[in-house]
Amino acid sequence: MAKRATIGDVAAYAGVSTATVSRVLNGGAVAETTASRVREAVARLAYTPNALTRSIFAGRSSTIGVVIRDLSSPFYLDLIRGVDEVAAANDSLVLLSNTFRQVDREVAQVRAMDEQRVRGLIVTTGETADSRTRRMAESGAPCVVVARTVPDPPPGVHSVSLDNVEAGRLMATHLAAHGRSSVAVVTSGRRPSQLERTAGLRRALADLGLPLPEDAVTVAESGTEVDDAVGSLLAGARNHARPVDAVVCTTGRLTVAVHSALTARGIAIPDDIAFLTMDDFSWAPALGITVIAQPSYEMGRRAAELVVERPGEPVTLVLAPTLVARTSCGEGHRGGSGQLNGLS
Amino acid sequence: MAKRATIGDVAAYAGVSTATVSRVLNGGAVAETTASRVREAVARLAYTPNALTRSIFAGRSSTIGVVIRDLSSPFYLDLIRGVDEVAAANDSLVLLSNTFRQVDREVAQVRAMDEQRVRGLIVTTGETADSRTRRMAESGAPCVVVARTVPDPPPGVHSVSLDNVEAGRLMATHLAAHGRSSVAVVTSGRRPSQLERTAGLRRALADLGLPLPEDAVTVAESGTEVDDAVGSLLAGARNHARPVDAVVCTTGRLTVAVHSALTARGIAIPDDIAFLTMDDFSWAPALGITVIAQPSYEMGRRAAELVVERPGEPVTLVLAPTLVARTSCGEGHRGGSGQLNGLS
DNA sequence: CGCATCGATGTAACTAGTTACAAGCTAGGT
DNA sequence: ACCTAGCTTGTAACTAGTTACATCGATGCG
Repeated sequence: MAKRATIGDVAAYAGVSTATVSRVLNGGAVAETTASRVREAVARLAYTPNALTRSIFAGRSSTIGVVIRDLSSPFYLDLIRGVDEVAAANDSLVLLSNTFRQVDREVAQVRAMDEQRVRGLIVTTGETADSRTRRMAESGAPCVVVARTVPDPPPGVHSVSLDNVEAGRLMATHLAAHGRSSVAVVTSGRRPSQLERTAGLRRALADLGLPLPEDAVTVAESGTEVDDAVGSLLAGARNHARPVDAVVCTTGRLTVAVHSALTARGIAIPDDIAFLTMDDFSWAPALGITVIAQPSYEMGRRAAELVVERPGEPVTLVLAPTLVARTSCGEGHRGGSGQLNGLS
Repeated sequence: MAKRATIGDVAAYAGVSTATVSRVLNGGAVAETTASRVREAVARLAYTPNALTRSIFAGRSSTIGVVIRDLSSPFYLDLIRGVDEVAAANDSLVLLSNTFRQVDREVAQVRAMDEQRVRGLIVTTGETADSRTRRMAESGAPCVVVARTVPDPPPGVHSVSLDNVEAGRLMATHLAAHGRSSVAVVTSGRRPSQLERTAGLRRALADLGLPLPEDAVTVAESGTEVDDAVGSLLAGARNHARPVDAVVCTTGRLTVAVHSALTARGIAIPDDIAFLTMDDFSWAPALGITVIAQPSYEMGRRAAELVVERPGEPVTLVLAPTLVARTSCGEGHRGGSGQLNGLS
């Protein structure tokens, strides 16, 4: 295990001081003959400067921390791509960690990011870690909360999220336009984004004279729970003599499961029941599934840009969802074909 | 922007030396009265130790570097999940970067990882960066190459890959068992893994008395090129009076595109043409698509374990692919139903 | 009662760099 | 020929920690 060359080794080899080597590497005033001797030494010793030492002197590392709740979701893949792209353009690397949806790990991972003195932090976590992110922001590392708005953000704490109420409204409008009146919802728990989407859908439906009763909304935390949820949704509707003609799924994570639960029951989409879900995905065009798309890649970019640009005032970005109309709610929407751009 | 408390501030607040604070934090012999005073100071000043400084003293950081060629592929998402899980279990974080399939960025990013003094490196890159990974391995940072075998690995350089020839063989056997004799292939370029899969398929097909002529293999680098590729495949076969009865796709990245190209031409799967592709995905069961699955999550875990366990001799892991039989090559495979486990 | 021992703590050197300041040397102007 | 200005370079202090070694005081034992 060969020892690694340090700046001192390079200096000794070239017969200069470490200061001169540092100047050659970072562009100070050095005579060309000396500089070439130093470069020769760098090459000969395969010297690679230690970025950690650089960072400690600079007070901050050049990495951007990203703490993700659930790395298995494609939404976050796109988000990370967006972050990575901005990071790469700013000579930063991405320090990634997953919390496996466990709150205690959220706190631990955010702390770890703090210890690593990340240049900024992008989190998709709950409020538990908020006190630390506030402190990090105070000490100069901007924190961006994704997919949640922060109540009363201090300087340095930003948020990038989706207009979930608007997502619900888009759903309601689209379903009503296709003559659906009895909507059932599969949602995923108590996260604010989920709640807002259901609330937005309910309100917009009410505005159109369509009710969304409590028992037309079921919660499923995981894919395995979905089949029961869909079953009880359909059964409940039968009891009310109110046959469901549309099923909405409020999270992309459960799209496959809900779709399968429907088709496994021999239900034809859209003839028997319309299907509408969140988050666009690569197979959606082939399957003709209409979705409310989140600009997840853009959310990642925006979040990273907030880290890099460090605006003085807290920024709260709320991005607009987009309805991508395909055939799962029936043909013939009166609006234009294909993608309806809803950026506000 | 409040200055951050250092170990010196804590020491001053508690009225002790920095050595004592360090001992309290890292478990040295300290009197309980002193220790509690120090802990009080740590809490009061919200002191968070600087992991960078720790790392520079230790000679190495605790992060595991991961350099990915194409972050948009779900294969890599699962890989990263596996890496992250092992990292989390070993108090490490994952330093991630994407090369956007550009060779010059590969070199740059591996260098950046080296500068960050990562504890070990997992790369899915080509040979260009090999000289650097060798040097990193020499200086104590194990490097694991994923999805490619390294010709003559020095100590500290490992590889985790798929048995691509076996993948080709599984394809051939399955197709032949379903009475297919005229196979066409869509593949993705000159990477060794792609070449091996096609070669394995061709050889196994030949063993079964079935030829795979050169012009039955087309290359498509991106999804947009796929439709032309499929078109020329089908046209070429017509010229030879040899109608294609099976289409194989050697990369999961192009599955959607190939599938769409087929169905867009009104081709019925499997009645007109059988369809077989690489990499399992969440919609495959719903669509009945038979796939050769890679254990991508396990590959990530194994790679990370090699980094953590740092075996003395170079390890070359070749994992077995698994055929997941569904309906896209026709029903009634004689082997057991569902998943055929092919771990060797 | 004196010396040895032990636990607790501080001092200072060390990690690998960056940079302010000082000093040396050369060259140009007078 | 001398003084000054400017370029080049080295010295040493600084970043935020860790740790080997020295020291100090308090017991314990003969």
